[in-house]
Amino acid sequence: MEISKSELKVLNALWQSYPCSASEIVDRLDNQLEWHEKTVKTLLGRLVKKQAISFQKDGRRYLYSPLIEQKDFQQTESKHFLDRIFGGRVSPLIASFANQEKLKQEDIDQLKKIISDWEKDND
Amino acid sequence: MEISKSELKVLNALWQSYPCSASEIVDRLDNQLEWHEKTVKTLLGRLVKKQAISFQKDGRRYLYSPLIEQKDFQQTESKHFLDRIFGGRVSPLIASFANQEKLKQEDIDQLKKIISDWEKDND
DNA sequence: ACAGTTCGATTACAAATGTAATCGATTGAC
DNA sequence: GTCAATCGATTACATTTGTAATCGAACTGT
Repeated sequence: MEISKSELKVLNALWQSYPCSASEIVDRLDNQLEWHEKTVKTLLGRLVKKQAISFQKDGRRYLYSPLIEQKDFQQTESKHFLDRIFGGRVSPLIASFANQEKLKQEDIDQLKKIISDWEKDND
Repeated sequence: MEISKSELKVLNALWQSYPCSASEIVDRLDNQLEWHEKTVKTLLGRLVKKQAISFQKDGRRYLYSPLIEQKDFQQTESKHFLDRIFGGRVSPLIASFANQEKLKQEDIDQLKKIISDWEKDND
């Protein structure tokens, strides 16, 4: 099932480290946004129902853990994003970051590596 | 305002060429998905209300045109996507594509150009 | 000139989403 | 031992989204 934007913020906080209690998640999010504790708990519940996370009991509270891996999630989302916004083409996406001057040396190095790997496989 | 996924499909079809009538949009989309004509028209109406597109009258029908440019849209969406999914960092995103065999020769060529442009600007 | 089609406008309606509040059980502080 | 704080569960409720159907005006084919 689809993870909503709000849910994703919670999931991102959980990926930082887990297992993790609800109130700890609330604390992690407090730095970034002003959400009521109740809201965060609702979102945790929805993530459980969507089987994106699970929990084990620790006394009367729950300790949550992700059920989906961040890398897998990023990969699927990237593919869908690329299809929706760029018609599935990678290079316009990168070009768009280039325009925004968001590319750092690190990114360029990584691109070079990707290119050379690709060329190794395709000739 | 936020453009929804369905609305974006319509907007993508409109970006192909415009001004463009509703029924022409319906035709363009027919190749990709099975939407009722009514659905497409609803979405056009919502895009107008969101000020993403506009129209001029041509007899009793409307000819639509985008109000936002595709490149601008792609750029903002890319940035938001990066923030949401990758915490704003480009290189993990790029790495994620390396795995997916989404790169074509043309992408590689363009990536090389992006790199050399970048290096021209940064040394 | 009348019937069927086609236009845009308006209305429909269930599911998802954002953002909580309430409720009953439990626990911790005094 | 009692009262307040806290836990998860359940309920709330407006807005957005997906996906149309209906309605009245206009046009088209015959």
